[in-house]
Parts: sequence; C-alpha cells; structure tokens
Amino acid sequence: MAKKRLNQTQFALLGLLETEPGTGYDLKRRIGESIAHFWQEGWGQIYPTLKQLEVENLVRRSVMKSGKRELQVYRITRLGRAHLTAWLASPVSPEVPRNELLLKLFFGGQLDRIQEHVAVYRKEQERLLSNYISLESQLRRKAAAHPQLPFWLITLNYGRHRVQALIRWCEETQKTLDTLEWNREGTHGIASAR
Amino acid sequence: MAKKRLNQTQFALLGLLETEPGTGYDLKRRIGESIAHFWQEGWGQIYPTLKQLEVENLVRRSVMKSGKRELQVYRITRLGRAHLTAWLASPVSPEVPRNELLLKLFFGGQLDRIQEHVAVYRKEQERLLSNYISLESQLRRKAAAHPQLPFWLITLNYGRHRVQALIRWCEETQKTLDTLEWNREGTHGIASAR
DNA sequence: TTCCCAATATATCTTAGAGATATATTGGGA
DNA sequence: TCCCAATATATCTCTAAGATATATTGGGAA
Repeated sequence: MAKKRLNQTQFALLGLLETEPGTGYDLKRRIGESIAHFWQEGWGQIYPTLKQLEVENLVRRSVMKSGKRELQVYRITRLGRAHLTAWLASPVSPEVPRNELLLKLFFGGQLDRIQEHVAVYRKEQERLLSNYISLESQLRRKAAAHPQLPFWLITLNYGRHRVQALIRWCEETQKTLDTLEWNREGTHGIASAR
Repeated sequence: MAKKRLNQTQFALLGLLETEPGTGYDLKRRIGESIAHFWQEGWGQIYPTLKQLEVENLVRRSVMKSGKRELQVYRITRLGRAHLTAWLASPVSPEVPRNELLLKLFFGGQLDRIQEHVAVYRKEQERLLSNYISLESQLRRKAAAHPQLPFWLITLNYGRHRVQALIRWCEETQKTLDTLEWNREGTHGIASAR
C-alpha cells in the first residue's frame, strides 16, 4: 500500500475557505493579501483543485448570477473541515532544499558574476525585509483585536529572522569575495586603480 | 517567442561532470557528499536528464565494461562547458516560497499540535546546524588547499546563518505560544498544576 | 456616447520536479 | 555457499510552476 502523497494545494484552499467562502479568483486575491510571503498558488492549481475538492465533497459549489457572469462560489463542508483539522495536526513534511544561488557559487565561475548574483540577492532580501516590517505594522493596526493575530505575526517574524540572517550572510560573503578578488589580482600582478 | 524555462537539473549535472566524468549513480553519490545541504536530485531526474544532455551534445557517453556490467560513463563536452558557463553567469531565478509549517501556524488549529510542530522543526534545525559545523571542520581538514574551498565554505555559511536564525525564531515562537496557552487557560478558568 | 483598458473570472496546457519503485549485478562477510 | 548491502540503470505517477487563452464588467478618457 503506497502512502498517498498529499496535495498541499487542497489544504491551503480549504484553510482559506474555512475563514470565508469565495470564488477561485477571490482565493487568489486573498492569498496575495495574507500568506503570499510564505505560500503561493497559481491558476493552474486553484481551479482544478477546487473542482477536485467538490468531487470529494470537501467543498460545495454554488453559482451566483451577476448579469451575464456566473460566479462559482465555493464553501467548505463539514467533511472538508474535518480533513483540514486532521491535516493541521499532522506532521509537517520536510522541505527539500534547492538553492540556485548556492549552486552557482559552489561551481565557481567568473568572480564578478558571482559578486553580482550576491548583490542582487541581497537587494531582494532587503526588499523583503522592508516588506515584512510594513506588513507587520499594517497588521497591528488593522487587526489589533483579531484572535488569530499572534499566529499571523509569528509567520511574519519567521520571514524577518530569515532575511535578516541572509542579509548578514550576504555582507560576510561580499567581504570574502572582495578579498578573493584582491588576492587573485595580486597573484596575477595586475595593479588596478579603482 | 516563449522564453524556454530552464531545467536546473541539467546544469547541476553539467557542473558536477565539469569536475570529473562519472555515471549517473556516481553523480548521485557525489551530490550526497558535496551539495546535498542545498541541492538534491532523484533518480527520476538524473537518468533521463543525462540521456537528454547526450542528445543535445552537452555530454558524451562512453560504455565501460566491467564483467557482466556495462557502466554508462558521461563526460562534459566543449559545448556543455559553454552552456554551463553561460548559466553560471545568468541571473538567479527567484525562489517561490512554500512553507507548510507557516501555513499550519497561520490557520491556527489546536495549540498543542502547533507547539509540537514547532518543537519538531526546531530539533530538525538543530540537527542541521550541527551537521553544518561538522561538515565545515571536515572540509577545512580535507580540502585545506583546494582553490574552490572558499566557495564551499560560503555555501555552508549560508546554511549556518539560516538555521541559527530559524532556531532563534523557534525559541521566540515557543515563548509566544506558551503565553497564549496560559492566557487561554486563564480565560477558561482552568487551573492546571504542571 | 463610445471606446478602451484594467480588473474580474474561469480554464487549460506544458514542463519540471518529488518520490516511489522495479530490476539486475557485484563484492564481501557470516 | 548463501545472503545482503552497495552498485547501477531505469521508469512511473503525481504535484507544482508558469504561461497563456478567453470572456465579462465597470469606470474613465476622448
């Protein structure tokens, strides 16, 4: 008996529908507004998964007419809620590491290109950091009394700790790479006035 | 003209073959010994990708007989080397975040289960940390003079910074969750002597 | 008023990748 | 001699990333 690999998109959508019913488009929008900093879904997952969830009776679909347009509104069922709860309590599956930047660093190549990769990466982490900070103050204002607020802050805090560490790594790495560049030039006897 | 999405496995294998020719099995072993802490490949990628690389003339295959067994040894070609170099210099594609632990935290659920998730996660990060530390001292001993050593240390350093930050996040989070538990019990008037 | 565009809404297609599994050989130790 | 772990190659399924097609709707500019 093969252990069924779990479709995480299912549970992400169930979790979102638990808060409030909505259309596929709506769910995508809500992902962007709430969990995008650690979870993303594309159209290619959302619409087929909703259909699949309906077949399994984990969600129910109701069609809302608005002019010529038919909105497919999904809401979670009792069974869906049960599945969600079970999943929330189940062990977190380990993450598989795959870091393109590190792969390129490991293989070496042209030093100046590597330095550029690190610089771009650092900029991106700094962008993320300021993003987390503004999201946090926004949350504290808009949802100050929300019972789930502590959990939301915890997820933001994760991002903050992570990117701060990565920024420090970038700083260290940039110093190391500068030193290497220096030594290499020294070795080759190239005096470059900069 | 659609931008061809890049098959990262290709370049990972080319990078490994650049150092030294080898069989698919050999490459898997070398991944485990060198880059597994930030990059992994399964059989399902390795063997088909090697065949594909051969078709594209990026690697050349030679069959070595050893008794009844035929070893498929692959070595990188001049063209393959050119592709690899171009890839090493090309921009790093952004990482798509997908963190199951944070998703479960965000959706809330039973507090004790969340606490267990965090505890397990913390243990895993601590395991990784001690792993990085021993790998580093091992590297410094075995490859002290290797020209690529600084780059290898940089990748290990990335892991160390990352997991140290995540361990600190776990500590903070555990405190926060404990406080929440306390408050909840207080609210419900449950006096639990522990 | 009409035209255009951005936002809303649903859907599908291809490729990459994760993970499991099948199968055969080989070398060394009980 | 037998067995098992390591070596070696290969395939299959499902999940997910990303791009794209298509139609509607509401609001602002010409």
